[in-house]
Amino acid sequence: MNLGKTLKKVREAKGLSQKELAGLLKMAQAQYHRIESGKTDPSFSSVVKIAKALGLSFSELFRADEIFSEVNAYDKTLMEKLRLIDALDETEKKSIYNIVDSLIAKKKLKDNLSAALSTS
Amino acid sequence: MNLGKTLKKVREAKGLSQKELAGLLKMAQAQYHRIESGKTDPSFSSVVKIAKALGLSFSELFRADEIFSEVNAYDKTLMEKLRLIDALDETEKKSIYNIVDSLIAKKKLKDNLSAALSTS
DNA sequence: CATATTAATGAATTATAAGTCAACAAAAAT
DNA sequence: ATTTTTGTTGACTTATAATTCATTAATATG
Repeated sequence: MNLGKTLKKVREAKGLSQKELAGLLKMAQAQYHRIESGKTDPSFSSVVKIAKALGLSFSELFRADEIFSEVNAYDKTLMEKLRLIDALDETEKKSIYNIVDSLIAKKKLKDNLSAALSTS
Repeated sequence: MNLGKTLKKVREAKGLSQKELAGLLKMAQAQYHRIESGKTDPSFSSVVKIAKALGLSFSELFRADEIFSEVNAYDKTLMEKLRLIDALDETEKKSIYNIVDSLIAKKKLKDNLSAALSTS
């Protein structure tokens, strides 16, 4: 479990550059790089801030490795597309999210139904 | 619940004095006190060491620390969305791909246009 | 290939965590 | 009540994280 590698994986999965993430954190890009590359021993609060900016809770951050081993099997092209989605306008992003959300809701409903049917 | 209070609870539950724990950590007792009382922002490695000395994994140590606010789908990270999309049916995945593709194409067109306009 | 973006590194400075030693307060034990 | 342990704080030093600014290396992108 390497902090830097984990951070890098999550950051890249979100399609953020070091500069962008450091901007969100109000941290110097150079310093973020040093943390990610393990050249420095960051403060506790720095790690907490980074985790938050990446949308992870602290313990999630340290489970991220496992999560990623699942995800690694995923389609790379979808990954690329998601990077591009992030570059879209807010309204367009929201549209996509809404579509995804409703599809997911639909799937859940379907799963619940078939589960209910199989137990009867 | 903050880091210091968590540490204190666990330490006392184990019947360790600050001096004893600091000894295990090879850390100055005064410094351990500053961490426990929140007077300092410890290094990441310090917290890791303390967690280990207390016999806790990271997620155990910080689960209580985290605020589990229920996030809506829109706030979820792209990574999480990626996992959810992958769980959909093939036809639904394809639909999303198509929508994303057209939005991206539209965005590229727009960007190229505005770039062309600004340079003229 | 040329250019732009991103990542990596250096040097110099500032901010602050951590170590050391000491003194004192609070609490517990005898 | 006195002693002993534990916790809290202060002053000072040392180590190092973090900032800033600049430069170069490496990677994408057209």
